[in-house]
Amino acid sequence: MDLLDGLNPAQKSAVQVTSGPLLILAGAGSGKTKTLTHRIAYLISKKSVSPDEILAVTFTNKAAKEMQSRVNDLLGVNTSIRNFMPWMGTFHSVCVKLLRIDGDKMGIPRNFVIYDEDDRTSLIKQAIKQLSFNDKEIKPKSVSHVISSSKNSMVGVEEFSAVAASPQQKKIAKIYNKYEELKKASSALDFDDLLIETVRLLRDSKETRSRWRGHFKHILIDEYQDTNSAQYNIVKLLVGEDRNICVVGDDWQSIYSWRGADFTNILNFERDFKGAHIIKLEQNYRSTSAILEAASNVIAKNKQRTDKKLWTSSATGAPVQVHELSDDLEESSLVSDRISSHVALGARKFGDFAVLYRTNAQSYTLERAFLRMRIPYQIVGGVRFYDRKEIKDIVAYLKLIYQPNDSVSFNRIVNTPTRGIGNISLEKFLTWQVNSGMNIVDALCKADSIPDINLKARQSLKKLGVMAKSLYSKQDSTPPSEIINQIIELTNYKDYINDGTPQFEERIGNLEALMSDAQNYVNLSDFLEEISLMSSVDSFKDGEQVTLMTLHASKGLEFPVVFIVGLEEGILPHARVFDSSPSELEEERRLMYVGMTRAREELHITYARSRLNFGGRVYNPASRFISDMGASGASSEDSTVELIQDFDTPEYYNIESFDVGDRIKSNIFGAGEIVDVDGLAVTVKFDNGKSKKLNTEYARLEKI
DNA sequence: TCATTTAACGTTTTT
DNA sequence: CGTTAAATGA
Repeated sequence: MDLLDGLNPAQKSAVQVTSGPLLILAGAGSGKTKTLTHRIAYLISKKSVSPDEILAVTFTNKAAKEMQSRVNDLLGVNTSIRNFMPWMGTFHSVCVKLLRIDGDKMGIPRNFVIYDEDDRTSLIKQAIKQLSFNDKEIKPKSVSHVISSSKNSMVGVEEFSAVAASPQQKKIAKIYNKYEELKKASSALDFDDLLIETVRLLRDSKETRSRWRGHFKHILIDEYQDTNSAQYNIVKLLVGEDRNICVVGDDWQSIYSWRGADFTNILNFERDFKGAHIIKLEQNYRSTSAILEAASNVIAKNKQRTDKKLWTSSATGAPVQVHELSDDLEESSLVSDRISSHVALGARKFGDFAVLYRTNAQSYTLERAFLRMRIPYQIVGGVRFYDRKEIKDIVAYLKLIYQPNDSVSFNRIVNTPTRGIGNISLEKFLTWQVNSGMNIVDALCKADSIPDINLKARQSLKKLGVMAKSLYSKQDSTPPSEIINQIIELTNYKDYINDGTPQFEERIGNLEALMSDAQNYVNLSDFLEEISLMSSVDSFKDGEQVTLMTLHASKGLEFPVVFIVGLEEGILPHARVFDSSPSELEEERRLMYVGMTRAREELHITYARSRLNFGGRVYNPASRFISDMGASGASSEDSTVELIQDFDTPEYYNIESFDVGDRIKSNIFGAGEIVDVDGLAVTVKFDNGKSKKLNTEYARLEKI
């Protein structure tokens, strides 16, 4: 098979220029992934580059997997031959691999654990407590944010402390320092550490640097516009003398500056790598010209951008439809009505549709409408699978088994399920453990010899330790799924979560899903790495269901029909950018652009005059992006954008009135009886004995 | 001293 | 609405 077949001239040269630095400026839908996969296959089969010598960095793990299988298809190679594989993954996952191999040179133990956002905030809380600062004045979340952004711009503790001027900043510097100490004691690295420790490793260890530089003959970076300072440094450190570096990106689609991404990295590529080839991919193969034109009109309003002319040879297609609704409920009805009628007509499958929104909270109303209409859907992101409580609990056990020093995981599970260990006993144990010099698990095993702790607490601690220790020693001979099973059995975890609500079934289901997921891994290390670095889009499945996700999560995907909802000032663009720099407004506009260019055939935009936001009703004007699209009044004459006012259902939702004594049913809590009514609030005594005060406006209660 | 009940608070986007 | 921190009872 000729690897250049089916490529346009620009794509062909992007494949064939195989030596020296190369910058590919790829517009939305211009066949970027195709070009990259062909390039990799070309390097392997035509230039005899060994797959192992190729490093390809993608933005998500899913993109990496997809790229892997497409390369395999092109080469006709069996996917199961694991050694015959380029290095593919996100910056984070590649860094984990490098650090597991060479991290010991920087004093990082081979079995370090990875702390996520939650782990980090709870460790910061501990740090604040230990420094006895007033945890009311200093919010752990905001400290976490400060630490993360300084790490992303390569500012370490020392530097941060040196620069800290205000009393507030000095406090944060102390917390930062303490946090680093505690994290080190737990043998853990947070997300940002994965990057900056790799930079340190490559910068400080000459031997390591030259070894990896020699190893990677070709480096490819996708979504280069979204690299941050640390990632940029890694790239510069890894590029060898041949300078075979190929980066792909589109500054118009840069939507992660709040995470430290800096799209000037891509604008400066020529300066960084002198003599670089530049190839522009400007033909769009994805969208109809109506969609592309509307999207181009939106992005044209941005001042800070490179000039590009994206074009397509596809037909005009249906105009972009802009729907005005009276409120968020009608917005959801419109979306679900459209979807279900198109499917009923046989024109589309559920899997053809995506609904995109600015904030995760917006999925709520949509979800309810979909449930009502029996539309199968999947939510990408939001409350991620691995963020659920029961899953995080079990994973915390796994982490503690893998890394017996992991204090955050220990704190999470020490009394989960409740085993009679309170705060006081815990404090006493921890001070004893620190003094003993033992790791947490070893100390637990000796807990029965600690004076002045309750007998009951002492026994429980020891029992937990013995369990962790025995699983620790079995971790190499026992598959991860079996370890999970034993944790659940030994701790009676199922009894703990059985609270008699219908949600119990769902939780059990989640645990089973976790176990079956674990069956794909042979050892604990791989499994933990995978779930720590799993991103929201990684769990995205193409299938027979509508996809709901944030605009951010939609990057890189495409759908025949796309709905973008909540096009209101304050939502998109988000209210937070109003009182900050104009560049943030431009990023909101790029976000809109990314969303619009996901659509292949139909694009629907909706906005509501009023919306129920947490607590009260808000009235937002239509987003400025709607007029930016080139909507010329309410005309169906315009071939690009069509404005439609959908007020077909002027019905106001009748709030059912409840009386004391009514029997009701809640999807969440099951059946019960109303014992008190206070305006919109009702108190319900549920059949499982628990009572709850609910707002009838939100809680979907049904009379029975 | 622990476990359960009640009050307060919160929403931008995420590797 | 959900989660998490204080407050109360056993």
